[in-house]
Amino acid sequence: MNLKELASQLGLSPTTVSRALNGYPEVNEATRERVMAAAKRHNYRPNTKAIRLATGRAFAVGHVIPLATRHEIMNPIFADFIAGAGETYSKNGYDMVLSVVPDEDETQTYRDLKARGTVDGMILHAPQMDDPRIPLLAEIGIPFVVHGRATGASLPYSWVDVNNRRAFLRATEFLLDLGHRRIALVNGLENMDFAIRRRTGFTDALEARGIAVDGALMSSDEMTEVSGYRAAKAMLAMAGPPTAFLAASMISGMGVRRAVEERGLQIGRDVSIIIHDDDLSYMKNGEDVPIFTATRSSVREAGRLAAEMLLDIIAHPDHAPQQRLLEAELIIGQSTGPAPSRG
Amino acid sequence: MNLKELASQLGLSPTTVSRALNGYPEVNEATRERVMAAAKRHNYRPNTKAIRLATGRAFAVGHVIPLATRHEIMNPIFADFIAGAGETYSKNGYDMVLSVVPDEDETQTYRDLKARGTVDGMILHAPQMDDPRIPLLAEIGIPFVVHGRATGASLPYSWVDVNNRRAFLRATEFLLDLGHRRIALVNGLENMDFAIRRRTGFTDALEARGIAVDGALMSSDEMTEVSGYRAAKAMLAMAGPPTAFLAASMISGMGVRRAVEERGLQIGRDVSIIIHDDDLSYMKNGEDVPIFTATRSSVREAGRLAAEMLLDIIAHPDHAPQQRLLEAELIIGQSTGPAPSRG
DNA sequence: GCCGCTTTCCAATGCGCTTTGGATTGACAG
DNA sequence: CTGTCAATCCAAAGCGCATTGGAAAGCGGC
Repeated sequence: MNLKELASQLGLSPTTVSRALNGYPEVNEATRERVMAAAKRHNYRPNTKAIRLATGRAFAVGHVIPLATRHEIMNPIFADFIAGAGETYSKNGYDMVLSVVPDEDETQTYRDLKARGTVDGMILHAPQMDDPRIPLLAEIGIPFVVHGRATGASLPYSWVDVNNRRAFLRATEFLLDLGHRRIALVNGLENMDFAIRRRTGFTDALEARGIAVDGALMSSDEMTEVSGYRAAKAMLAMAGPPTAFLAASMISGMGVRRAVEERGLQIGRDVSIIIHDDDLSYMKNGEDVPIFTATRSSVREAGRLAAEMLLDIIAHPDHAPQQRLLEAELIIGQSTGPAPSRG
Repeated sequence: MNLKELASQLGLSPTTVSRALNGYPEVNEATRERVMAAAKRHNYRPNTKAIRLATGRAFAVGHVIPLATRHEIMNPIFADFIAGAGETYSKNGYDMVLSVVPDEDETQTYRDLKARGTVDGMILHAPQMDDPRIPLLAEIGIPFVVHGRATGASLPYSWVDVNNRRAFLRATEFLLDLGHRRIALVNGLENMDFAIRRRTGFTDALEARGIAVDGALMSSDEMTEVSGYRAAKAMLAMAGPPTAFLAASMISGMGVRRAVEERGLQIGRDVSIIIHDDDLSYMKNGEDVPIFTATRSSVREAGRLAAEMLLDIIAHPDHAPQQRLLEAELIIGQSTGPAPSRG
């Protein structure tokens, strides 16, 4: 059943039917209702391909996921972000198209997506410092929103981000207030912009209290369980081991916990842990009482906001770039406590 | 730059240019090369929307992700499956469109996707027993592949699945061989088909050795860390606590571990744990030596295979449904050991 | 009864490609 | 020299819709 058939069934022209269905004013209300009813009765759905060609719009948004080198991106955080964004898209009649491509094809994929007109806009994931993709997308001339920010970008662009610096600054201050002095940072990969900001928050807090930053107490790696475990294990074996850890995610935090427990230490008493909690749906940080003390910010909500922002930019390409900085909340769980008294 | 422009630049008709680019034989090789060169020079990319309308094909595959009630699906397993499938799609010039919709809209989404011609085929996720979506998709008349199987489905359909029953049967036998007699199953939600099969494997193994199945040693819940923790904690508090656990995933296994360690018991000595390991990229089960003894099967690989199968079905809609049963390997890690001698 | 205006509808065109059904040319055999 | 056939190319139609530029009908005012 297509427009033409439906029109002839109704004894109307395709034009009128199209207008009736799309809410244009130049059609009698009685006619509109008749058309609506017939459309429902015949279960008519306009053909996506035709609409797209006729309007020139794709009604679709692209997310490019590079494989291989930066394979960390296909991670749980990404999944929840996608869920949030996807929610917004389907609510607005947009499709979400995911492109999983080898790292080295990423640039070409952005260009193709634009040249072939497959999408109306894109979300940029996991920005790095001086990320070349931002000028690329600007040059290509397609609406886009960055999930995160990229230090060093010269031209303005739209983004949704968590205040990572402040989150880690506050978490560090919290540990300092509890008397901890040897605090370790188990960070994500520091080519990622968010990781850089977190480290800055961490070191700023230390320096503000006149505590020297110890490079041996800072690690940077992918946010996997094993990485967290390995980093924490090495630090705990040091001469002056840390009494507290700041971990970049729930998952690396679990690795840290494993290392701590393996050493026979008790979390919240011998060693404190604060994680950053992305509030993942299947990786809840406990129930009533959080397992980990954490800086929390829902990545799913970030996905929703980024998608809304993108759709708005697509609708109003002339508007100035938009920004949205989300503050993480600091929630107290069972994994922190006063620093153990020395000796 | 579109076909017509390119053609006029070359002094050829759009027909010939189209044929040259698409490898049709009725064009002189010299001409073809000239066209190819010009296309490359002008960075020509055929417009997706036009191709789709003209050919009637969408060159796209749909994945529907229901929200809310069955929100467990937006889980890490899903992310890796998507990564595997997406790899296959982009290798074959297909788009992957994800529809994140409220639970109650799922049926309508499948119908719409077909009626509007948005996709050429679909992947069905997380099948349940007697899953109504299988007859639905068959009725709708769109190629589809199920990730998993659905006990009770009457008509034949295409699927890719892991031999969950055998995996859990072998894992259980392994524990029995180590002398364990009180073995607990921390299963996924048992409306999911895979969870049913795993339980069957578990109970079959016990019964084959004449060991009574104890309902108190079987739990079924979402595969989250907290669920695993809660289930294990309750069981360990029982009069005759289990000496071994079978956990449905890496994540619920970590919850079990937390419960065990919290009780002051040592994993691999006091309590053994076997998990099912989906071989997730960011949730590796250790490095050289696995943390957990596990039944392992890469869900990413399953995604690749399912996508390949679907593209094959789209290309040959007349072929009979295809099936692919993957065997999980049993890998030995540090989380299992002989049953502790009694009292 | 005519004019101008609004309301309601429609015919025709176009989106950028694929594909069908020729047309044209040259080579070759008879 | 003519007819046949293969090799090349092209014009035109069509995919299913949106959209432009009217046309027809209805209305009130004079």
